[in-house]
Amino acid sequence: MNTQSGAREGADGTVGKALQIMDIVADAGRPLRFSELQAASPLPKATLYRLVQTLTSQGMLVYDCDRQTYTPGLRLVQLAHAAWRQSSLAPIARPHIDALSAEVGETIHLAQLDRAQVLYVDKRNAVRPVEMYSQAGKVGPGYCTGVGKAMLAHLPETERQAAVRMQAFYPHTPNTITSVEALEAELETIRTEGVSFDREEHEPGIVCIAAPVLTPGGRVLGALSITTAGPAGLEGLARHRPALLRTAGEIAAAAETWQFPS
Amino acid sequence: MNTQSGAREGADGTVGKALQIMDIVADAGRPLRFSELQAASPLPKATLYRLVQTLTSQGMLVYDCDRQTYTPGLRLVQLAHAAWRQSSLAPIARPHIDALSAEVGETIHLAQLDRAQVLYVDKRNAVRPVEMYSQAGKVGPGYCTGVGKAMLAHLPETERQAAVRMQAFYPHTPNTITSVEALEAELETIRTEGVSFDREEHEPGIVCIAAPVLTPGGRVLGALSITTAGPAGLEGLARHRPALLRTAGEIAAAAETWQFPS
DNA sequence: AGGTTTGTTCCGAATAATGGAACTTGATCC
DNA sequence: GGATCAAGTTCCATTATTCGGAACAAACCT
Repeated sequence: MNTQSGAREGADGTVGKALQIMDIVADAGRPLRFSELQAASPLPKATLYRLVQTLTSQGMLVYDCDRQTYTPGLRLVQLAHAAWRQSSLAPIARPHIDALSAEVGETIHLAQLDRAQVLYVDKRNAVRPVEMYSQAGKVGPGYCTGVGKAMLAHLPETERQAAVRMQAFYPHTPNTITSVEALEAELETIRTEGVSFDREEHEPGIVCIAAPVLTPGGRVLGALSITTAGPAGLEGLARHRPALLRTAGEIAAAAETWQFPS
Repeated sequence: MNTQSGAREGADGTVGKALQIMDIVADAGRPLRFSELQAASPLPKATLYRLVQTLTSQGMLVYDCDRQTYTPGLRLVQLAHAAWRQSSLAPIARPHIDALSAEVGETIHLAQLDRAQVLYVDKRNAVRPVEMYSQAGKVGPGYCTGVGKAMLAHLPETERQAAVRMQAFYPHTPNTITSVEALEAELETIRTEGVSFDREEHEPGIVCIAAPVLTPGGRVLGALSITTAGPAGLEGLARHRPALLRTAGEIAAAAETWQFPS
């Protein structure tokens, strides 16, 4: 049961439909029977059936013939490894995040924007480092997280408006921003301040400070956040502001330098 | 009827072609220009172009318009998160692997079979880590790794033969098995022994002991290995055999019990 | 048994993918 | 500057693929 149906644009062609099926299976979070899949998909039975067969033979879905259920296939894990390595900031940012983690001793998130949603691509726990896909790969809302707001704030005008309009504005807590106007005002503030705060807007008791990772040209690459618990934590986090901004700058610089050999 | 993953068949339909493109981009390991993609793909220019556009608009590829290059998209990371959580052994096996790791203090891998190849789905580093290739999400060869041979050995007859025939048999080291016959003989041995060894067959200086994770019915779920460095390490590893087999059994039991709520 | 739900196959119709060729764009080189 | 060449993009008639209603098979109740 998840989330705002989101703006998956008019699925183009067969490939779009196939990916739509993948989304359904992934969102379900459990093995799905064919009938359940059919209920969740607008596609007619026969069409869905053929598509699912194709995906299965391609290793994108796995079919458990005992239970007659479908789950996402391992081929995805393989592809995603490449995606994570290449087009996420995570590998570049890793050393800098490690350093920041050691310095502040709090939980750190690195996120990027994926179609108006926050996609966490790396995480460092206060206690011990985290294994790859257990946390990375999770998506979150853009309008009520520190990283989300930091990235939205620095998007170009038109993109930002489109992204803002796509937000769900579900009131997770009493502090959640629930209107386009309020969010735009907050984003304005964030642009002048340089950092954003999550003041228990997503989860009660959880606060964070976040900063965008920007190219010299001002393009948003991602965002970085330091999280802690308790409303009293905010002042403590403000203290980390210089370190956070410095690290975000370092990551931006590293990303800029980063060139693949040809 | 049979839905078990076959080979990388002649791409069925548009979806197959699209995924083939994804593979190319992922395998490249760096941003690709359109012309490079075209060179690596059998598809005609116009067809490829449309397909790539579709994939980009679907978030499966990311287009960097400054550099005119394509990289795998973040949507993959999101989908893979679901795949890893649901259809890999990793989440189920985690506590058992942690325990084994603490007990033996060496590098541990958990792998599954994906179209005759080894897919590493989890990894625990040794206290003093041995530097080597492999990470969660990475693929490796089946015929010259401990986990690969352990899984191949316990595949049903026909599937095993098909999988064995698909191996590359590239001689990574002087110890690499390089023929179907030799591999089949080794697999036979492994079936009677219950565990398999990698005697520097893949990387010089790296050895491991591996055991399959099997259902009570004998179906292969995955494999588990303990790795160490140096040819002298083999005897040391043999000492861990009971712990390895016990852990593999525990994981199998946990997987069997594991039922999704309905 | 009979009724009901779920999974699989068929096949004519129609849509969506195809790919050769023509057309931009923007470098590079007389 | 103008010619040359390659990379990237668009066009469009053809054809192969996909579509999906409906029939079929199989399991699953009571």
